[in-house]
Amino acid sequence: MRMSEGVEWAIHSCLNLTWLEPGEAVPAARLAAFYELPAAYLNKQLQALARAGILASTPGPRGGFRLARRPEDITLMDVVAAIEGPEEAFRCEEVLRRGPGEHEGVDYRRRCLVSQSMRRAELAWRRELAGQTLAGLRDSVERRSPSAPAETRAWFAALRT
Amino acid sequence: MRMSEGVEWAIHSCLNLTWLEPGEAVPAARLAAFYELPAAYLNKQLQALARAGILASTPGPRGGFRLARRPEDITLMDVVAAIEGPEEAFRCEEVLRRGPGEHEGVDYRRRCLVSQSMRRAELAWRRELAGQTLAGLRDSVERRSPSAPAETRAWFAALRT
DNA sequence: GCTACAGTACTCGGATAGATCATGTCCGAGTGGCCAAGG
DNA sequence: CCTTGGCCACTCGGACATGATCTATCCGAGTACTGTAGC
Repeated sequence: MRMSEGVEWAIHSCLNLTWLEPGEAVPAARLAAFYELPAAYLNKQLQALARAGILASTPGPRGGFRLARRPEDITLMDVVAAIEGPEEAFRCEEVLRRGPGEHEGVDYRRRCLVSQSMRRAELAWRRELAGQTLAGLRDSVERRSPSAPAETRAWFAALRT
Repeated sequence: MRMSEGVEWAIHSCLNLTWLEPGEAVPAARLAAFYELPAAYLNKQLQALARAGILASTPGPRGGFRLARRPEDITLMDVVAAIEGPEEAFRCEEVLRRGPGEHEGVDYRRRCLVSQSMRRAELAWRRELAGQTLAGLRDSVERRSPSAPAETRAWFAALRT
């Protein structure tokens, strides 16, 4: 069970976008350069975020990606779900159905106690992620490094490097 | 992020093993037949459980697998870790290290707030899994289906089917 | 000087290869049981 | 009848194919800017 590398990139990139002027768009290539990431592949992840309604994209010169809604309304769960997909990590394949006994019309995804336990654990994980917003994360970073917003904004404003 | 199919098989198989006579071993093929699973592949998963010290294995006739310790001392976390490996789902690759700024001797796996948030969520998941023992699960099943232990034991005792 | 227009550079978006891991299968090493032969 | 030795069947364990998914890359469609020509 390995989470995609793109999740880390996506969260950090979204965080950087929170520090830009409202309405300002940044090309994927520039976001990638910030962390020296492969541009085309990061672009792919950003597309997924755009499809999920987290980012908004504009093509052409002066185009790029920007947050589609307020950082207060974007949770880590949203970002993870956009990259990894909405399905759960533990997939109950209902092995009980193939075991001995009667199985007519029984939904083992709900009835099976093993499935319930696994689901409960995963729910705790999701709840924790859903409790963290991009705004909260941004504020925490700013408390630790008050210069981060200005520095990041300056870096993206600069033409090179 | 998809969990291995083997996790579901492993938990159900361990559960079945809790209902056997103490010290009685069951071949992988027989455990697989219970849920109509591919025997050789289930065998592979059971080997992982044996390496993790959850099951004990004996080769030769009358051999097979049995629980290596009491069901009270086996958690779902143990089983999942045995199959999926001990590493975390979210791997912090420390992208911050490649970003602008100073990075000498900084452990971003601990310092990065993104990494911390993801880690906290995953910890909630692990804690939930670690709170569920095989014994607890077994008792829940027995409360719902009091005949389960006897039926399961009888099925494994029967020579065919 | 102002406007219209064509060319150009830039960006996303999806389609296309390669690498890595999960899935599934197979055969060999070792062990215990069984059977027969001998005492 | 009891013991002993060899044979055989059974089981795990790891090595070997196969397929799906993650990773990485490339090129085309569309857009906004820019520079120029005409009025």
